[in-house]
This record gives sequence, structure tokens and C-alpha cells, in this order.
Amino acid sequence: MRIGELAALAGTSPRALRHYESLGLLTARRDHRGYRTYDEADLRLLRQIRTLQDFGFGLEETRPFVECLRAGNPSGDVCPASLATYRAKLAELDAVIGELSAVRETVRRRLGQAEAAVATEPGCAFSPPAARAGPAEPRRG
Amino acid sequence: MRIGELAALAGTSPRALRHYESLGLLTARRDHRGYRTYDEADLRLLRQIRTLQDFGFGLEETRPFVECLRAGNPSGDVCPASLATYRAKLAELDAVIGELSAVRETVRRRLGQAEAAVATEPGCAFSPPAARAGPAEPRRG
DNA sequence: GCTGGCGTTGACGCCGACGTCAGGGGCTAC
DNA sequence: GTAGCCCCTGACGTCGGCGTCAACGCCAGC
Repeated sequence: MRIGELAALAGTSPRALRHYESLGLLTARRDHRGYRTYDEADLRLLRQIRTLQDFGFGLEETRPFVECLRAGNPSGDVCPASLATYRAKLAELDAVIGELSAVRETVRRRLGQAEAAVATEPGCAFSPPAARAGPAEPRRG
Repeated sequence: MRIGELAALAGTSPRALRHYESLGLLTARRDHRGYRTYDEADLRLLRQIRTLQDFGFGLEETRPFVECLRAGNPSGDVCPASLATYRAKLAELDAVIGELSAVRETVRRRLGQAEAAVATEPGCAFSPPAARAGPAEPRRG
């Protein structure tokens, strides 16, 4: 199959697949026109990559799994390097969740204090136009 | 005081302060040489910004707090927009923590399954060089 | 006068995972 | 023949929060 079809099957874009190829994940054969062609094994590989991405793995972190699959294993996560990556990610998740939880408590406390302060003495000189909050992560930590 | 001193007092860099100024947070007076000069109020402002950054607020999200302080309030978090930003961040933190916890469970389960599979049939064709895990966040969530 | 340390502005670099554009080819259908 | 869709490569844009470099000015001390 060609790149567009594979991308659609995996719920991603041709551009993403070319990107993976540029990183050495997901190599492709070429047909007589120079078009990339893929098979079922490539689809499995790609699905592995995408699944791990959904878990927050960076592309480099998917490499052990990809190589494990390429090595002929039925699953990409049975190789030592894959297991190590899983464990590292778990530790990282624990750390991040811990930090975020601590931050959440602090912010909650601060919000409570500010609300109390406003209740006792509602002294805000004026209220500027509303602000929006986007995704972010704690820093320096 | 000048930019280097203020930066040191707040544990950051002159470059960062110029960046904040370029965003309209933290304005500066100028002395006869064109050097930026700051006072205690600016230090409080800067501390507010840095504290929020530690909580994972983006610079734009600190704006309501900064404007609240500038409006003469003793604290930057008593204005409606600040409270709203706090609440939005709390909701965001809850969402992120929830997602990460779900991901953690999934990864933990997968790791367990992979370990079990290796135990019953240790068939990894070879083990590629170890990989490192850096910070990341789940995608498409 | 020269060095060193602080300041100034402007501009590019970085990270990750692509999006998007430019400029071209190949093939099919009408 | 031409419109439309898919493909190709190469290269720059995005987002945030600065780091870092270039090229310069100002002042103190030796």
C-alpha cells in the first residue's frame, strides 16, 4: 500500500510517516515511480509507534520497541530495552504526577486564601479583561 | 536597582527580564545612560511571575496577577481575573493528572504483561543499545 | 590608554513533532 | 488536453521561554 493509505489506517498523516522515516523508524520500499510502499508489518510497526505516542513517549523512546518488532518478535515490548523504557517512563510518570499533585494542592490553597481575602475585604481596584488558561507544565523542578 | 541585580534577587537572568518586558509584564524606568532601573514594586511583580511559573503557569497566564498587583492591590491574586485563572489552572491540572494517571496504569499493565511474556517464553532476537527516557506528555487526548 | 564588567539592541538557535508551502512528476477520467 | 488527485523533495513555520552571539556604549581602576 502507499503512504496515504497507511497513514489513514493508522490515523495519522503522510507527513508524519515521512518524518518517522527520516528518523530511521519505519523504512519504506519504493515502487517504479519512486512512491513509498508499505505492507502489514509496517502497519504493525506504525501502530506500535502511535500507541506509545499516545502514552506520551517521544519518538526516540519508541525506537527500542520498533527495533524489537523488526527483530522478529511478535510483540515490540518483550525486549530488554523496551522493558527498560517502560520502567523509565513509569518512573517519570510517577515523578510528574507527584509534582503536579503537589502543585495542585498549592494552587488550591492559594485560591482558597485569595477567595477568603476577597470575602473579608473586596478590594480589587479594577478587573482587567479575562484571561484564558492553556496547557503547561511546572518548571525548574 | 539595575537589571542584573534584580535578576539575581529573583533567581533569574537579565535576558528573562527583558523577555518579560517585551511581553508587557514588568516595565522598567531608564536612567541617564539608558539602563533599565527597577524598585521594590518591580521585585514583587517579578516574584509573582516566577512563583506562578513554578506552578506551571505560562507567562500569559501570569498577566492577570501582574495587572492586579499594578492596580495597587497588596496581593496579585485577589482580582476576579486572577481567581478565574487559578480555577482554570486547577481544572487543567485535574485533567492532566487524570490523564497521566490513566496512562500510568496502562503502561504498568503493559509492562506486567510483557514481563510475563518474557518469563514464559524469553524470545527476544537481540537487545539493541539501551534507550533513555526524557520528559513528555500524552498526545491527542 | 587599556582591560574588565556591566549595560544596550537585534537577531538567530533550541527542542519535538510535525504543518505547510513551493515546485515538480505520474496517472486517470472526462 | 486538462482537471484532479496522489505522490515526490526541500525547506521554512509553529509554539514557549528564554540562551547565546554580535557589535556596540559607558564607566571604574590600573
